[in-house]
Amino acid sequence: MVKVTNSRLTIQMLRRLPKYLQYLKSLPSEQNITISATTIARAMDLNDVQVRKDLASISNNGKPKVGYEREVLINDLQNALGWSNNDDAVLVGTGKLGKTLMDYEGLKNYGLNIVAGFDNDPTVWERSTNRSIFPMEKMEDLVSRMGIRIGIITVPASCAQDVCDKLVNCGVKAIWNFSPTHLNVPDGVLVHSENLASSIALLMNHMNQVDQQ
Amino acid sequence: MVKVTNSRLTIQMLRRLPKYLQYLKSLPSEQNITISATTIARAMDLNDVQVRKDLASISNNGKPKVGYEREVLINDLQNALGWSNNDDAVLVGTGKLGKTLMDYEGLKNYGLNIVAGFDNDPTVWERSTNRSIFPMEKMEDLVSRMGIRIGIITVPASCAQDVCDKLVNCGVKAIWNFSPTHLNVPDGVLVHSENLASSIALLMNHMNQVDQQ
DNA sequence: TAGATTGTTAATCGATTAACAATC
DNA sequence: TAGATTGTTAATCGATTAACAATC
Repeated sequence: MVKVTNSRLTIQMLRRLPKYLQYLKSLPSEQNITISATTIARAMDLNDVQVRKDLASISNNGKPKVGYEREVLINDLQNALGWSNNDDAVLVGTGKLGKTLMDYEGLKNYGLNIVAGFDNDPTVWERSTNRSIFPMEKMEDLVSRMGIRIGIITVPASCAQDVCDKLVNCGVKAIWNFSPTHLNVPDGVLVHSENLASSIALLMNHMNQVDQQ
Repeated sequence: MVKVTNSRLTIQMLRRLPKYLQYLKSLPSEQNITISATTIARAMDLNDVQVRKDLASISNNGKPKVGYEREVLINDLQNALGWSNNDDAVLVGTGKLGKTLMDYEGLKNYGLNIVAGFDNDPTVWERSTNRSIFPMEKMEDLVSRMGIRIGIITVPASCAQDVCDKLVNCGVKAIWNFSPTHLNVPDGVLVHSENLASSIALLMNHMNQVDQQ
């Protein structure tokens, strides 16, 4: 097995690779034994050189005149993205959004496995989902004991930093933050924040431009 | 009222501005009558020149040696982002995620007002939320009549493009897409897609790097 | 062979950061 | 006045795109 070094994947590339994968998987498998970078690029409104460069960084599969074997490319993408092996995560804050995420089976396709949820509210400990929701006090113990390294934060902004600190103290190395606040972490820990407000800003700005015409 | 031209706000800026706003609002109002770009930058792990440049593009409020008046800056940000006036939107696909978004009162703070939801499943037309959920067939009529210009798509990938086409046909100019698929739209229409897979790719890539040390 | 396609080097474009003059 | 701060011009950095040689 040839290991493709992926140390130089940029953030921009990492955002695009899953989209290629998504697209390739969506194609009917009978046709499309092979596919060219230009075809992919056109389907996704991207530049074809960019697609070729992205793919070259994670696969040796491209053949001039032929293109890429679809099946092989799907495999190479999944390997590069680390979706072949699973990572365990905990989710903190099982409000509506938190529960939606916990119940979303799709995360498994990305190698992300939520093993437990935590919440302060005793009423949610019982009802719930397939997975278990525990009182907040049990979080640090469980995270430490299981060696969990990914934390998903879906608590209100006011307690997000506190939860974040606790997770980091227990060895978590990557935080997926859905609360609308900036989180401070030590070097070596990654925070990736989803931000509805930023998204809405893009939409509203476009509406303003439409209005000015 | 001095109109600050915001035609040259880049996408990057538009993503940062709401974070400044969020941060400024979170400060206790008694202290912090004024605040410097350096303080903001440090709190958010950004470069201070970048913050100063961003703020200069939406406010005339900065004074050397003094900084910015917090209240005025909040106002300028809200104006630039278009969150002072409301825009109506419809949401299509009232599954778990769709309903979570519809119930989220916070969207109003961003000037986004979801006036109706649509779904194929008759069982959701009754139960529901504060807002009304209608059968899919009513979508095009309502969107056209009300002149809705923002559509939120939370349907499965398989029908996202179809829903998108219908919305665009009825005059929608901006699409907020939560389905995991690329959407094709004509010129002049904006698609902003949230993509869980891309986010997870960033997390997983970080875990790989942690492992290699 | 000619055409289609990959992969890479060079050029361009845009965004971030550094340097610095202006000023309360 | 001196120090802190803004705003802007110039320099740097990184990402995208163009040009082109290699090749099945």
